[in-house]
Amino acid sequence: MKVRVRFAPSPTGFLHIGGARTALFNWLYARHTGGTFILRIEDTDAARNTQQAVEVILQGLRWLGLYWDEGPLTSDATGPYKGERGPYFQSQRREFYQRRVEALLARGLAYEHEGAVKFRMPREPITIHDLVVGEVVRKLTDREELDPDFVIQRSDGQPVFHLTNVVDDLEMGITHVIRGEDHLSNTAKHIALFRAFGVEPPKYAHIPLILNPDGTKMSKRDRGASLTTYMEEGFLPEALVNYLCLLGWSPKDNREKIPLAEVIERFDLSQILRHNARFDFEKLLWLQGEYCRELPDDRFYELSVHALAKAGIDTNRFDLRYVKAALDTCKGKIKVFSELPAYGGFYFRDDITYDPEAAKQHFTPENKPRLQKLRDAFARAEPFDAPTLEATLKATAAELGVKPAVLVHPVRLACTGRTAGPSLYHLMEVLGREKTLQRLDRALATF
RNA sequence: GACCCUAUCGUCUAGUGGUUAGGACACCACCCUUUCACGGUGGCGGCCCGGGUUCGAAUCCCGGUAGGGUCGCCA
Repeated sequence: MKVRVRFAPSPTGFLHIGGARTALFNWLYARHTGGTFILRIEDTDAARNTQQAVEVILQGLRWLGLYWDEGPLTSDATGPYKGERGPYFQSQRREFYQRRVEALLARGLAYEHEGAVKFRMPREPITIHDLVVGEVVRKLTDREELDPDFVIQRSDGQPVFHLTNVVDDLEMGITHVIRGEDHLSNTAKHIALFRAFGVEPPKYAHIPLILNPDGTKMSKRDRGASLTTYMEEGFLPEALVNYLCLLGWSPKDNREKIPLAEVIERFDLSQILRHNARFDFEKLLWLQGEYCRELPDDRFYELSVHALAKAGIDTNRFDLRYVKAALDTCKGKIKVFSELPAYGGFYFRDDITYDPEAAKQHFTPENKPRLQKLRDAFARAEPFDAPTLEATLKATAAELGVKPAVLVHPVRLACTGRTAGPSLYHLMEVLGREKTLQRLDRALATF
């Protein structure tokens, strides 16, 4: 039997990082087995769902590279879709639910209650054979003992999650339900529903949740909870995907950075860990740095220009060769593109503001004549390239009887306004003689 | 309150009865070095607790504790 899995988010306006991982694991399993990955939008809560909220999900999944084999083609619920089992928006599937509710009603497996329809839930414990968690025997809670039956259709006629979820999984021929562990307790209800419809439930795999660094539940407003922030901060999808693979799954050979193709090859549900994982932002950042450093130049330029533009720095005003040369000195140094404006923005503006703390330390009366002497040496340096500038600076330092570092810091501060940045000699070469001397003169005039 | 899941360095993990408990991130030190990164070397640091089973338990069983989840006319 061909594997059919689905990611079934509710359009709430954001895509939770845990949801992204759920999508990833579904996608990985589909790719591993040669199965079908389906995207289904659970937009039954009409009041809350907007097309824009759907767009967030589609864009997020596309950004991650998790393309679906069946599902919507656009965020329009009534719009086109691919796949034989559509539509893939629950809001467009009313008749499926209606028909199923009527069937249950007709067979006495459901009944009306105050205008709503309730399902007759079995009183006996239900055993869930979970591919990740193992065998789980779910008993009724004390509140459920009082009334085990649950609403499947609201008094306004709208179907409820448990019903729509099960009906769609059934109609869409889902073979494996891979979802967050927060649904484990609900699974007994779903199994009971499947049985009431006279079919075998799909296989279940409940994956552990992603928690905040402090171990608490990661909710909407927690840092890093929304996929959008990673997109906006300039993370690379391949880095985030790699990191997410390592949360609850392991290649078991001590590797951290692992090509997605290999994950697909080795991934299996039985290897998924059973415990929740805390989100380690630092480790993601490290992986991000690894991927960022190895980026092909063209993609690095493209993402850099975009990040700079977002910070109000228009690189189009500069010669393309200058822009590329400038960015080359930043590559391998920054980890996330959101760092770039602060790190390499000085290439693209002349109104350098000096780090006050550093200015106090390096723009001293003692350093002024030294910097002046170096400035004059730079004015004569020929050619104006990194090796010559380095030799010039070191020779000047020797003449002055100081260590090169004594000159390096004030020069860097004058050119960039900061104490950390790209290689000093290379950044001066990129700036060129004119700008470099201008900046040194400007700095010399401030103290 | 009830039900369910989980428990290895701070964090992510390897480990399935016999290991000096391995790796990665982070942290610290040193090296490299024009700053910062990168890289290299070394270091710090862990089997939640208590019972059992066994010659032997991180590993199996039971109990506790802790964390997480669920019990909705939200999904």
